[in-house]
Amino acid sequence: MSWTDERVELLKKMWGEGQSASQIAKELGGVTRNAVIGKVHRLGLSNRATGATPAKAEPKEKPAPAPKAEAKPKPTPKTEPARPAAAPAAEAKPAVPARRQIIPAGQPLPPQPSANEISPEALAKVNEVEKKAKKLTLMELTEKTCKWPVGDPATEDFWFCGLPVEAGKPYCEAHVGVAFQPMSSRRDRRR
DNA sequence: CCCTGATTCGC
DNA sequence: GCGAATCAGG
Repeated sequence: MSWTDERVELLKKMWGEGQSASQIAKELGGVTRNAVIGKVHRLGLSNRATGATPAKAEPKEKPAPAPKAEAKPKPTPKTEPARPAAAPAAEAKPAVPARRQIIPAGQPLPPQPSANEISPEALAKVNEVEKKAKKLTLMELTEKTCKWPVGDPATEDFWFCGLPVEAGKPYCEAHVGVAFQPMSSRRDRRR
């Protein structure tokens, strides 16, 4: 595979949207995340606060450019093979018993955030994150997608966060924040 | 262990 | 220019 104009464009677009190199690579197909990263660097566009970077350059945060509702003009031949929607198990506690692999998603677990005493900060973060949520359906969830449900399951307005999970956990960082409240989350000065 | 991006360096 | 291997961090 070579870096055709189109591919480079998609690369730029996705990178700009904050997609991870691996996601981009998967999307492009035929390349590894290393290739993507290498290309990104060669193209000069690199920095973008994420994961692990020695240079913590994060001058300006981009609130929200103008993400439109996603149209997929992609002639991409390979689409993710729909995962078998097995859905037997159903955890009872959000304890993180999930070994690895097989995380059907019978009925995911999360205790919807009510008007609890959760860190207002965490909640704010969640609300902010929900805008970026990938809005996945039950069958689209994987071991690596946040399984935090949003909306009313009884309506059309229901979906799962779907953002990258916090290694090992069932939710993305933001949702882990409100899902696993140690105990009384008062005003601790821990940060 | 999972993931992230950054760098190096042979091709 | 390319990207696997490696590195460094979360």
